[in-house]
Amino acid sequence: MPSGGSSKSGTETPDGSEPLAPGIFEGLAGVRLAMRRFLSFSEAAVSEAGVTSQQYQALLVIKVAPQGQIMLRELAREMLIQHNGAVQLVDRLEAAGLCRRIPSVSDKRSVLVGLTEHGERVVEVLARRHLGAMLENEPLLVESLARLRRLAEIG
Amino acid sequence: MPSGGSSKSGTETPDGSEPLAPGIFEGLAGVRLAMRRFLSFSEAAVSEAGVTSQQYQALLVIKVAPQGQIMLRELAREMLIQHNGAVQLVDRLEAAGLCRRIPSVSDKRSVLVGLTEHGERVVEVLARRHLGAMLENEPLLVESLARLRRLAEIG
DNA sequence: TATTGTTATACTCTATAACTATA
DNA sequence: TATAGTTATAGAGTATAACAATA
Repeated sequence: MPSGGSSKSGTETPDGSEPLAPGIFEGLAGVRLAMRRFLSFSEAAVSEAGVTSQQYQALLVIKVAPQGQIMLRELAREMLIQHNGAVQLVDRLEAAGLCRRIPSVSDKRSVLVGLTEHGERVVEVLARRHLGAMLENEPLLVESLARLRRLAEIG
Repeated sequence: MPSGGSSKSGTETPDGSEPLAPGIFEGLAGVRLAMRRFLSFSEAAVSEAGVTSQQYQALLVIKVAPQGQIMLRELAREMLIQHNGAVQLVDRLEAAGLCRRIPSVSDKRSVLVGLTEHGERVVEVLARRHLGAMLENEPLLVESLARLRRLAEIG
């Protein structure tokens, strides 16, 4: 009976499958909120430093790259964004004096991206600030994930 | 000597404080990446359903609100965004037929936001899809947070 | 006067498509 | 032809500021 006649609660589902366990919506919303909280302190911290969250993430990726330099294409891959978006991101970082494009000598198509001294200073300061705040907010996120898992197992 | 003369590693810090523990940058980058991964499946799932991540989050918040209705101001508060942004978000949700503005009778300034039937269907389907994917990706995120904590404790 | 919601404006981020230069 | 990068355009999200209506 795909129309949900055996539904235990009063809520019918669109495709006739069993309704979600009670509390699942709350659990999912809780995880999203925890993640937003987790990221919101970051947004505040980075904006004080005059950069955005994505720019900070890019600075981190460049910082930990093998020689402190990364190909634009790989930067996009590591940040899970399209390469076009990475171009514009690097445009903004360069305009802010945080990074520098370095033409590759081995492959003239490629462009390496490295941090300027200013970029190095900014990522250092932000990393320091983020470390404490991340450790502070981490338990809330982990707990909300664990709660969702428990809810799912009950259902 | 505030210029960092007692620095143990070769890396000087901007303010002369002790350098960060080795691996901290990698740990921070790892957490950001894990979180991006965690959210990227969500972006794919919601875009299939014709909505964005923020819109899905808003649907969840409305869904779990006391009577399935929430004041615009409170929606903004729960999503950790400005009230102006919430107005525009609800504009888009309403244009997509996912939610509905309901003028409050008790306070004529207020506007309640509730889901349409279409919105109910969408949030139900998306919640179902997210549940499995979240539980699948959760260990990676938790592990990267734990690794960062270990790194911080060493430093 | 304070609060709720709205409008206007601007910037960032992201995606898609079309383009150039090099391999 | 395939790849790396760029440019152009568009929509979503967010912030700030100014505004109207109600409390």
